[in-house]
Amino acid sequence: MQMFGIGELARKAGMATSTIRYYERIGLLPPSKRVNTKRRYDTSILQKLSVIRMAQHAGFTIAEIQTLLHDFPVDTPPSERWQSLAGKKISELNELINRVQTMKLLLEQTLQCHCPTIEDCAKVEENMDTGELGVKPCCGVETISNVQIVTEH
Amino acid sequence: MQMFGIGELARKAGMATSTIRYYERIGLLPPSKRVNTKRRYDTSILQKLSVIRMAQHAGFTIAEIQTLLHDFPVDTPPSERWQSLAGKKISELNELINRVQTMKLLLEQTLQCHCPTIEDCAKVEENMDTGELGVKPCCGVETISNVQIVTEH
DNA sequence: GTAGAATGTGAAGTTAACTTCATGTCAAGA
DNA sequence: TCTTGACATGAAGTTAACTTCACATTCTAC
Repeated sequence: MQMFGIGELARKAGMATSTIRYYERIGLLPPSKRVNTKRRYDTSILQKLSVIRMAQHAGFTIAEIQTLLHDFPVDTPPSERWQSLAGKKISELNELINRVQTMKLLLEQTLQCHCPTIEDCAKVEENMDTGELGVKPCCGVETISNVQIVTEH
Repeated sequence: MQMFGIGELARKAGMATSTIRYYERIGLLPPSKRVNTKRRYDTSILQKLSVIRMAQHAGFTIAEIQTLLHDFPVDTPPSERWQSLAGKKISELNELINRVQTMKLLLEQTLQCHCPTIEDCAKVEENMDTGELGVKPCCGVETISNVQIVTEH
């Protein structure tokens, strides 16, 4: 099996060696194989780092990623603990998507209007009960709404 | 016009007074009116804080929000500077949405499979050229793909 | 064998976005 | 008058996720 050191891994994964050591120290990565004190990795580590990076980009904290990786279901079917965890995460991601969509609408609208300030322009509405945000059209711009996220199976 | 102090604003906006003072100190909010050294606000400040909060939830840093608010177009049509700024932000938001969608797929898949680890399970692919991520199905789960984001006008 | 690159460790430093603290002013109510 | 509560300021503290530093080893090439 092809093995390589921390320097090459860092290059392959596009991150600093210090980050990899840090991940190992906090237990996000398992203790690596050692050859005479030096860390040695095989390609499977890259998969792991990809998952970590993707989760981070999606807004997960390191602590959350720890939990997700640690509590991964080893039994069949997935434990209830994992199910509720993943379920909660999924709905958090849905909320995030909504917020980002709203922000996008706001920005797109400002590109088409002539209002004096951003607050006047994209009329931001906040439902104080639910905390939800909405954007109303302004200054003659035709209505932009009905955002749909379609996930086909 | 109805005015109120920092305490009431904090309650209305659902944030700490220290946060509001902090925003003012760093110039994210303009210096407020003062009555005998005490800060006084009218309701327009709430709109401002909503925009800030929404932008933050969408993943903007305070520094970016500064720029967005500060460089808002005062001329007609929107200045090129603002256009390129908003355009860049919009595509960043699109990338973010894609990453979040990918993470969602990964989580949804794990709820249906029996793989021993998350890396084995949702086969994460990373296109090393573009840096894009994808999730392949595994262990007999029917293909989940074709994510579309449709924004209707 | 020796210089230079790569790696190891523990501790301290960094950045963002706040929060907490110590201390002080001031107006209103008992 | 005294006390309480809201507000003010500048400085220092906090948390997450790393990075940098100082210094010791080790591997590689010439």
